[in-house]
Amino acid sequence: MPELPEVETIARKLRRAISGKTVAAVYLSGLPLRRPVAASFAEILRNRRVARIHRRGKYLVFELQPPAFWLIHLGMSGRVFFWPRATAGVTRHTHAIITFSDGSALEYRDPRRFGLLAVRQVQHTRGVPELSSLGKDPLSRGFNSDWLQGVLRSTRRDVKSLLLDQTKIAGLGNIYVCEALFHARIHPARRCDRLSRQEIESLVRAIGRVLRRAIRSHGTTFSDFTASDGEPGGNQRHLRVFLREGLRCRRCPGVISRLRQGNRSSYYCPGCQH
DNA sequence: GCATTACCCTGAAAGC
DNA sequence: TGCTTTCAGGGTAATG
Repeated sequence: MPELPEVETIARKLRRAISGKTVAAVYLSGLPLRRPVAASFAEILRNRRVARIHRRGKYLVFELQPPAFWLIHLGMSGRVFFWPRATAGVTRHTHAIITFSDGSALEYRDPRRFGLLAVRQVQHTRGVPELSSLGKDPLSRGFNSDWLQGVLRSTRRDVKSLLLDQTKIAGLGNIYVCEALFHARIHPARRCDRLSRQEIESLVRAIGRVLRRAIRSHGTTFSDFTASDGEPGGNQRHLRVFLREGLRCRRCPGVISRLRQGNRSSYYCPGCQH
């Protein structure tokens, strides 16, 4: 499941691979993803140049010229592949192939079809509803203890559910929230408004550390994730709680537990997270 | 505003 | 072995 570090890894590789290229042709499978791909998608992309590529939350954002924003969200099982010489064939789960004028191509595959492909003809990301509703990026300068304290103090929700709320903090998913709470020694079911200043500071540090390390490792791969060049990530060796139910904690004599919050699993150590 | 539930979808794992 | 059932999860929408 691609979260911020996986999407950042892909964005960095695509920046080298397709910046400056012009879209020549667009193939679409016609199957709906999270939402149906708009009928105008191919037409808007064609003949536009990829001016910049960046990441916002879990979105890949392609800034086009003439102005338009092309978005890819990978959902649960979305993957992108860069093919230097249009050898991309349509597989069972290929939903789009964007071919560039130099013959290279970008393929989007997504077995579960929870992802998103969209394009918006606007001048600024403010006009892109998928992006303007996103909260603060946890790697941005403004993500600090003062800001997070303001957010946490105003709600009685579980800290786990708040950290997953993309309208508050954009980019965290289940893996890195579980890991960050472990490093900050905070139980996932703790109420936001009852966290101490010290715990909030610890949480901010933990989120930054966990994300930066995962980016250095090129993301976490269980089965699905590879970057656009097919390389898997290496961050799984750094995981302390995620998917480790029943195994020994690496920090105390306890055993990792799992708890269900909403419809998501939270992994934590009852011995060192309170 | 927030919690809960359901839904979208497929592949993997578990159960029979 | 082979079939059926269950589960996983990000985002969104409906409901309470």
